This record gives sequence, C-alpha cells and structure tokens, in this order.
Amino acid sequence: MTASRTLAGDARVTAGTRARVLRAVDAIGYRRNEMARSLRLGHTSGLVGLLVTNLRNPFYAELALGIDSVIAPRGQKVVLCHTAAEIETERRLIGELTTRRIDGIILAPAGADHAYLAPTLTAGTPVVLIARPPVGLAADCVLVDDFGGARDATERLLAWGAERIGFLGLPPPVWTSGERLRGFLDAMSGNRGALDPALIRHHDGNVESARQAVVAMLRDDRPPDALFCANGQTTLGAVQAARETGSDLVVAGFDDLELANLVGVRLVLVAYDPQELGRQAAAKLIQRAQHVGPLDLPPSRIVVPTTLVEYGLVSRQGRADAAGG
Amino acid sequence: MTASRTLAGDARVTAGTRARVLRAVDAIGYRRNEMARSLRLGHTSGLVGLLVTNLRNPFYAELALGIDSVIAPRGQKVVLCHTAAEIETERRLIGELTTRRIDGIILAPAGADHAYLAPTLTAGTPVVLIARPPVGLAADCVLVDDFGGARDATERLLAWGAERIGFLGLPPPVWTSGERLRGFLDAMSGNRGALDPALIRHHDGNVESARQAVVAMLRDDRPPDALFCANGQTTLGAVQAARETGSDLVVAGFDDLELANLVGVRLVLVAYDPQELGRQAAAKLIQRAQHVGPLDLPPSRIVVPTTLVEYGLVSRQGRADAAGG
DNA sequence: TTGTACGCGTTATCAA
DNA sequence: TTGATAACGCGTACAA
Repeated sequence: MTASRTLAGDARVTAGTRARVLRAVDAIGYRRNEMARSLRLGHTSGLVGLLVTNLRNPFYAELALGIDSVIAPRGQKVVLCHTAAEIETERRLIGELTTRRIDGIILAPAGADHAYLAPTLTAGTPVVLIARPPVGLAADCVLVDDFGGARDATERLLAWGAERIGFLGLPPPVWTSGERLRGFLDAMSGNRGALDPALIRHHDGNVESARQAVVAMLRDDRPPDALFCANGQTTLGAVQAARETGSDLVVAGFDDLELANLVGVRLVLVAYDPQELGRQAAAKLIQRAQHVGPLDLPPSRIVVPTTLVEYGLVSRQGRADAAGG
Repeated sequence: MTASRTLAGDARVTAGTRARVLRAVDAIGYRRNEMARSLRLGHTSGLVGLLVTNLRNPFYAELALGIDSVIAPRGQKVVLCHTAAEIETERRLIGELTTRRIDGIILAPAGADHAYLAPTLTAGTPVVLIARPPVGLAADCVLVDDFGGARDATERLLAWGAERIGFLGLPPPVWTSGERLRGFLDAMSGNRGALDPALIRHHDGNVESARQAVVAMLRDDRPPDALFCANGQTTLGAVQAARETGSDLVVAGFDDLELANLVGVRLVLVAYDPQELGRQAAAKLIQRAQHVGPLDLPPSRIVVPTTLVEYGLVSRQGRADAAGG
C-alpha cells in the first residue's frame, strides 16, 4: 500500500496523498506492527537478554546501565530476566528468549556447567558470560579481576601490619569466591605466619549469616586482627560484627560501600566499575553478531581491572584518623 | 505442516511421524519463530516495558524485581529502558515499545505533563505510572505515601525534642519532593516555633550537592539541630556533612540506608517496600489488559504505605546509645 | 506516482 | 491422520 511508502519516507509519494495518509493514520491511531515488519525483513527482535541471579544486588543494576549505554544508541533494548540462581529457570528463560529471535544473551550463570548453551550458540544467538568463565563451552566472557583484587587487598592488610588474617566467603562451588580465595592465599604465601587455616571460613551468602560467622570468629580464643571478605554482603556483616563486639578488626572486602568512611571500621575495599563490565559485554555481543560463523573469532576472555579504596576512621570531631585509633 | 501439530502437542499425530519430526527438529536445531507465531495468532509480545529515570537508584532494581515476580509466572518479561530523565527519550522509547505490540508500560515519568500518553492508552496499551500521579491524563498510578511518611518522620523529630528543623530536597518541579515538603510542613504546623523558612532549601540531586548544602546550613549563625532530607541522596550527603563538621545534627530522611546504625548520626528513616510498588503496578497492568475499553474501570491511585525506622548511635564499645550522645 | 502480487514463518481450516 | 491453502501485517519488485 501507499501508506507503507509514506511512513517509510519514500520520495515517490504526492504531497496530497501523503497528507491524506497521515490524516488517516492520525484519525485511527495507526502504528505499524514492528513484529510483522521484522518478519518480512528478516530482522531479529532488537532485544538483548540479560539474565541475572539476583536483581537485589546493585551490581546488576549498574551492569544493566552499562549494557544499555552501548545498545540503546543502536535502537536495541534490554530484556531483564531474573533467574533467582535456579538452573532450571535459567535454561527455560534462555529457551524462551531464543524463540523470540533475540539478538544476544548476556548471562550471569547460576550453575557451574554451561555445556547446555552449545545449541543456542550454534543456532546463531551469541552468548556472553558475565563474572564467571564458561565451563564445557567455547563462549565469550567478561570477568572481574577477582584474583588480583583479592591479592592486592590482602597485601594491603599485611602492609598495615596485620598478624592474623582470616578469610570469609561463599562456599567453593561459587567461582568468584574461589578465585578470591586463591588471590588471598597468593598474597599470604609471602607471610605464612599470618595464615591460620582455621580462620578460612564460609557462610551462606546473606548479611546476617556473615555477621554471625564473624562474631563467632571474634569471640574465639585466638581471634583474627584482620579479615578478608569475599563479597559485598560478607563485608556488611563483618562491619556490623566488628562494631557490635567492639573489636578493632581491620576489614578488606570486595565491592565498594556507600558511607564506608563513616562506619567506624578501618577498611580497604576492592572497587571496580560494573558499568564497564556491561559495556564490554555488550560490545562483544555486537561484534559477535556481526560475524556469521561462531568460530570466525576465537572466544575471548575480557578481564576488568580492580582498584583499592582505603577508608580510615573518621572521629566524631571530624578528623580523618588513618592510624585506626 | 504436521511439524506444527507435533510441536503443539496435537494428539492427532502418529507416534511414527512424531518421532520423525522430532528427529529432524533435533538434527537441524529448529526453533519455532515466536514472532511469526504471534503475528498469526494475534498475540502481543509478552513483554512489559519498564521505563525508569535512573537505573543507578537501587529503588528501580527492587521495583523491577517486584514486577518480574508478578509477570514472570505468566510467561511475560520485563523490557528495561533507561530514560535518563529526558522527556524526549521517554517519548521515543514509548513509541518504539508500542510498535512492538508491548503488553503494557510501567513508567516512572521524567516530566510533569503526561498528556502525550493519551494516544498510547486509546490504542490499547495500558500504562501505569510509578511514584508520580498522572497530570493531564486519566491513567492508573502506584505511589508511595510521600506526604504521610514525611509528616511522620518530622513528627518524630519533634518528639525527640528538635527545636530548629530544616528541610532539604529537590527543587519544586519534582512531585515527590513537593509532597514530602507538604508532609513536613503539615507536621510543623503543630510547632511553628521550630520552623524557620530560611532553613527550607533545595539542592541538585546528587550526594555531593546535598553535602555542601548541609555544611553551609551547619556553619550558619543559627544552624538547625535537626534536618528532614527529602530523598536518599540528600540523606547520604547530610550524614557526611554532619560527621565532617562534628555536628550533633539529628537527621530524618526518605529511603532506608544500609549500615544506617553505624554511621554515627541519629537517624529516623522513612522505609517502604519498592517491590510492593512493582507488584501493585504489574497487577494493575494485568487487570487493565483484561478489560477492553480503557474506561470500563476507572483509573485507580494505589498508595503504598511507609514505616519509620529509628537508628541510634552505636558507640565504638558496642553500646546502642539512643540518647544521641 | 500508484497499485498488485508475493513471501517472511506460523497456525486455522478444510480437503484428502 | 496428513497435506494443501489462506491469512496475520508488512515491504520488495514489478506492472500499470
């Protein structure tokens, strides 16, 4: 129909007919159907799937923002899916997304084995893994420098003179916690005297379980004088525990913290830019979508760097007291 | 084709042919095209658009989670769009979403006038506004009890014995800040002596501008002894300023805070459940989609309640010191 | 400049 | 039980 040409901005339409078409469009509130358009044109959906395990973690909101900043200028949008860390949910959602001809998937995987994604990749839907490397699969991933960040933070604790350093994180199956433990141990290898295997502990993953674990450590006969916390929730719990027990515990942890300078605990935190992870993942997805065969380009592993941020103690009088007193 | 019937689980297919179809499907990695399917069936996209002004605000992540918890069991998904508080971007995104036959839109509007949404509504796409009521439009909305929360928190400051209470928020065009100012003034009407119009101020919206504004107030000849902060960023800045100047300022504020008990400032915060807003908005969207005419059901205004949370001062020795010393 | 025919991938309907 | 045909709304190619 001529209407199609008019709306497409085709020059071969009389000004008169164009006006008539536009008037009619306005009258009936016509909007062209993008689904039908995509079907005819062989387009994909213009949607990028983002699957996350825990939307409450502000990390994922920042991640989404980074992705959006790259894909929105191309007219693409983010479909946000919450897997609740359930592998079955993750698989089902991936299936539903691919049948909608999604442009690509950015996945923070729940499970340790990602082989089930192979058919999705060979079917032409690019997948980029976030925060964990692929296992049993050749796919792109964007990681945080978990090992280096943990090592650097631990070395800072040693430089501060810590003599008994503990480690608290999530149980081993979680890849990031494992890497952070490796980084911790690497730093400690230079000062084995400060390392007591009994001070390497794990907790459930929420703030409260971390708090209880740290309280238990602090009330022990030989409490640590410093603690490395493998994730943000752990750090929150540790800070609460240190204040609650009146301990002088010095804390290192992954993920930066709002108001960290005011919590009354000496801290060194591993900071990184979650938006940068999103930007890198989205860019890789776009690059991958432009290549036809999945193996034109070898799978890449992009590592986002970390930095340390120190927080001393701010006294009630407003002096920054870096000596920890 | 018989393949369609097989995949649809139609009973009128021989076990033999069914097996042959499934084998072929497996061999070529066939996935049915949901876009074509929707076109034929007259379905909508199964997507709900969520447009937010600032993804970095954790409020929106919680909101998305609440929405997802209601729509995911129905097979729907959230399309997340970041408007960056730009009205033009908001309008463009809404246009792009409606052409994709989106099931509905949940919008945290950037501007004050929402009349431009009327065609979208009459075209049959339900819209629910979040956190701000519609202006120039008959549409559903889900609000926080901004007025009541602000009033309650201010009354708590008065009950604590505050004698000079300031107000800091975003400039008037922001509806929520206006409501919170109304609530503040309502509470103060019972104690006009504590009210000094010179202590009602506004700032830009980020933590740093709030901090500077509060430092200025505290260094004034007649500083406030308590401050109501109209949003979360404001509260963060105020807490920093109070600690930095060594002031005994007591702070009330909207939005709860992580580690609020440790920041060394006596606080009363207005808390609410952002997930509940999301659930309510999604439920309303679904209800609206089930009614054909836009006016079968009158537009509703759902208000989510708030609660107060008090934080005293925790001394370094671990005592909770509710007297503020 | 405008209208007609066809096909994108799928399913409803009817014929075989 | 299976295969053929038409149609969902749109855009391309060609005819008028």
